[in-house]
Amino acid sequence: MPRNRQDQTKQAKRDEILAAASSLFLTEGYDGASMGKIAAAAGLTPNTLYWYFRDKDELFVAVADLYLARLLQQHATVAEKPLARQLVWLVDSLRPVRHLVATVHARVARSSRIEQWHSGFHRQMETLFEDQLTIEVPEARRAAETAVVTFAIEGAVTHDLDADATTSLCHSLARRLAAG
Amino acid sequence: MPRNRQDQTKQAKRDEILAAASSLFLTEGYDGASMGKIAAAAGLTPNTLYWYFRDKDELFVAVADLYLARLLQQHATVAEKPLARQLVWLVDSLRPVRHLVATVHARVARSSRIEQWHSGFHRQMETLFEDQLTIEVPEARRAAETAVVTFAIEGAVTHDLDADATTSLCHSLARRLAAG
DNA sequence: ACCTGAACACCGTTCAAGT
DNA sequence: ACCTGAACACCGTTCAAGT
Repeated sequence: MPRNRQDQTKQAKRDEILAAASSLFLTEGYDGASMGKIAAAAGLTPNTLYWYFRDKDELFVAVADLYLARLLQQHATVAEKPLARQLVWLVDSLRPVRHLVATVHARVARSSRIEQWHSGFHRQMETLFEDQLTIEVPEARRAAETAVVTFAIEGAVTHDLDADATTSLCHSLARRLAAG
Repeated sequence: MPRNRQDQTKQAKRDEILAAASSLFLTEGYDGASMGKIAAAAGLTPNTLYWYFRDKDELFVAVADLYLARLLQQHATVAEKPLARQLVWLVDSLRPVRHLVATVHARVARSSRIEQWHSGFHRQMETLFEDQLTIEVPEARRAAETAVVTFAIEGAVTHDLDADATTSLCHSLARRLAAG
């Protein structure tokens, strides 16, 4: 049953598709979440998705953007806590979207759309960590230090560490940033 | 022109397929390297690949195994150098196979074959780094420390850092392992 | 403006059939 | 034992056609 015959705004229908895509990308991954499944979950035919999104990667990026915005917004609630706690929070927040993280890395070479999103994401993370660097860390090392933190966080998210290993890793990273 | 009519051993033909697959996986990635392309590069029809390999993931793992064996073997040539140098060497060695690394992470949830290979790979890396830990590092932290190194290396490989950033990151990691 | 049915060029994989 | 042709159930995507 098609719905959008003016009883829904375009944005509302778009959000419905986004919700369907979001849930399927998380549970089934990029390959598992076919355009057919996503369309069905939104009560549409596959080809109709192309009215709202240029291609699958654009749909994927829209979903990723949604989570990134939510993440940065929620970060405010922990921004004042010690760095180690923030990192644990970050890992816990990203763990549910680990399929998205893996997909970004797998497709970054094939889709310029995803490539763009990816570098934006890393810029966000770097500024987030740079702000917390102790002043003593020499300029030349900053990039390397923040890179280590970002990569380690990504690793912790995509490789399932248990809770103990995660906190241990986060404290180790925080110690490093504080010590320089 | 089909070839294997007893003028080639099964192993030889298998190696030919592996060579074709290897080159295509590196240049085109997992998705780009279709069974059709791989078969064509080996002078076969796609379905014939299934005589030698159970499915695409088994073929992929065979390729990954090849590179891992080569890596561990060549590591002997740098095993005596300082840790930072070893890490730079490791990143440089893995960079050409970055597509493989990304694929492993993207498919680890969907293929048990790859999942198995992946945990084997990390076991290898961990023992490799643990051997180089200073004795002072407390038992409880070891797992976290080696995890940080592994993840940071993986990150450096899959996110293109320039040469300066790479050496800087590797020295930072080495400093960490030595300092505890 | 929004949505569909039908089609296109691909996938990975299976299987009966050939040598 | 090795290899193929033909088929199957899918993909993502395009496009002319409907309302």
